[in-house]
Amino acid sequence: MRTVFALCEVTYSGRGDTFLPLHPRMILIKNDGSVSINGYSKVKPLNYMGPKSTFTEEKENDHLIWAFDSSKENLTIRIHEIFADNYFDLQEEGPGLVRDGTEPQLQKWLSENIEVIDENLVFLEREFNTEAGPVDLLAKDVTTGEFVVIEVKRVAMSSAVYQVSRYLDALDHPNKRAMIVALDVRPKTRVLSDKKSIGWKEVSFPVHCQ
Amino acid sequence: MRTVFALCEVTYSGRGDTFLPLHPRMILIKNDGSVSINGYSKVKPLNYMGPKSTFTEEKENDHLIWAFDSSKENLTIRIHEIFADNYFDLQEEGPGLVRDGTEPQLQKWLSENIEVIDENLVFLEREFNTEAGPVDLLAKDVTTGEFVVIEVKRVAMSSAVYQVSRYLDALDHPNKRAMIVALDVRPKTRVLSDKKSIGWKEVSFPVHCQ
DNA sequence: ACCTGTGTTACGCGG
DNA sequence: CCGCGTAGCACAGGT
Repeated sequence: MRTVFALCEVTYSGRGDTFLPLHPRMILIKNDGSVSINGYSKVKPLNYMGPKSTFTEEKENDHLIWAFDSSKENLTIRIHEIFADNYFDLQEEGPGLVRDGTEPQLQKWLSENIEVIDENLVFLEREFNTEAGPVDLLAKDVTTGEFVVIEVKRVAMSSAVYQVSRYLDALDHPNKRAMIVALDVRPKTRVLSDKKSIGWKEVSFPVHCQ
Repeated sequence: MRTVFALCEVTYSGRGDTFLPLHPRMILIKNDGSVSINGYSKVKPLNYMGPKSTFTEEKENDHLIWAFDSSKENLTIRIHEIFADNYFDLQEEGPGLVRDGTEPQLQKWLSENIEVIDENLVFLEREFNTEAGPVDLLAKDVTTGEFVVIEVKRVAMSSAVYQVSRYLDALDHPNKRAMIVALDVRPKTRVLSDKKSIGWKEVSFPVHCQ
């Protein structure tokens, strides 16, 4: 991995066209050939290019031209001055990020503990397929006999209401209702759910569940 | 800006919980306090934290603990060994990225050249407000008298169909139709549009339009 | 502070 | 290889 602090300007052409004016920036080149140009602030790089590119260095007058080309995209860095240039070999890919509290985990846990949503529910199926797409959880209300379509989210926003409504419509049965279950149901989403007669429930994710 | 090559492990807790096992990584700390932990490959950092955090350094046994804390999130880096530690001052924010071929530009251009969508259309309004949100372009079909709700996208995916459907429903007029106009309308989106009687059209972005 | 929408989204997964 | 949906999306803009 190489980190270069340099006074440079950058042009990109591909999915769009961009230009980054001349200014000191930090260029990060990884071992897979991916590049990113970082500015003074923010997590995201200002400019970047994915891993499938070929690198060529040229000299034009008194500045360097670094070109990263792939079949569909092209990133060019015009370097006026290099302030620092450091290389360190990370050797190998290394173990990746371990995530916890993801939507699939929450979905699995809820399928096994569906009573936390509503004690009258019995679990039927996960990822139940409909015309409108797969329903996260399909359950049955034992007191009313209704099929219950459940959309699971970490954070539920308005779009979840429309999504679960489509699933409910796609379910060809007269006795049915829909619910949103999430760690966080946004205020506006609650209002919209109520308006559309979609149930909603916030649950806590179990600590250190597998 | 500071770049640190180190053998470290990282834990994050906030919007989710993650753990990054012990391995050599590159830590990037910017002037606004944002941090990212970069691996051997890929553009995106493995772990990161936004600009609003406070940094504290502690020593635990024989390794350093770097903590980045904000009100809702917490990133902790356990450093076992530092291989390299470089600092360079980029001084100031600098001019940002200049984009071309963005959705707002496309929208503006289409409003002035609406005949490229359909020669029977006349442009009425941009960002026309409805209950469901602002319609990108509102036009009128002079042959049928219909109001035409147009959703402009660079790349149109299925969600655009639902989005424009909501706008169409929100438009309180009997004579109306909806369309998706994009540089790239995805295959599945075409099928869904046809099914829902939403029109769609691919347009080419004009070269070097202002 | 909350919500809405965009992005050269990037990335992984499935066909 | 392409198409699709997700994300600790990040970030900008509006209310």
